[in-house]
Amino acid sequence: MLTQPVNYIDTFSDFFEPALLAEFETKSMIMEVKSGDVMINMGQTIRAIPLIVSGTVKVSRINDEGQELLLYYVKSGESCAMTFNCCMLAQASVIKGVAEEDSVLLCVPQEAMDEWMTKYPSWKKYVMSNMMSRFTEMVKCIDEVAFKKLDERLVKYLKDKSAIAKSAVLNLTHQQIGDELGTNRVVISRLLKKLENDNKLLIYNKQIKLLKDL
DNA sequence: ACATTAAGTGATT
DNA sequence: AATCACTTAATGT
Repeated sequence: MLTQPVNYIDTFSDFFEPALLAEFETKSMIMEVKSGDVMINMGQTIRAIPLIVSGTVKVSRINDEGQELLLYYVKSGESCAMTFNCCMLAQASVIKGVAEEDSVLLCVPQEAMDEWMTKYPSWKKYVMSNMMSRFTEMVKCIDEVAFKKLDERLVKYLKDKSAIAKSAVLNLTHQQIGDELGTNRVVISRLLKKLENDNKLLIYNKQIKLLKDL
């Protein structure tokens, strides 16, 4: 089954106490996957949790239009945070996991990981920090989606202002705009500069003139 | 001429 | 995208 002996101890000895490493011997199972292998699909449930010994697994989500959205990669030494929940609570997976490259996994059955949760502090810590890092990553991602499209917000803001003032010329400083859009003056200056280069508007002192093709 | 405020820039996180 | 540090331009007294 295995083409070569796999030493998963090296990958995880930094994380786990010896007693737990010993338990891996009897309770877990080594599994090899080839690049492109679908490990779990949306809607599926899983009864063992894979720890990545080597290789990479791509975790993604398929949206309504059938397009794939990459969420994150799970690399050597890590495990998928979603799978912890999915497996532990025996719920349907909301993600799809595909081997990005030929990978080796250490599969821990759900009962074992449940038991280890209270038995081994190192295991609990491992699970928690895995979830923690993924969670913060997600929060950052939300941040970007929600706030990063400042250029579009700026254009809309300028149009609105123009409509209200019934004028293509706005008497605003970059600082004022930044304050209203909840951002930095420097950022506004740079975005405006970009718009000016695209012939969308003209920048004067404390004054901006919107051009027709904004 | 000098001080103050607005805007531009590069580097860093 | 935000922050910092610094420069340059514009404006007011």
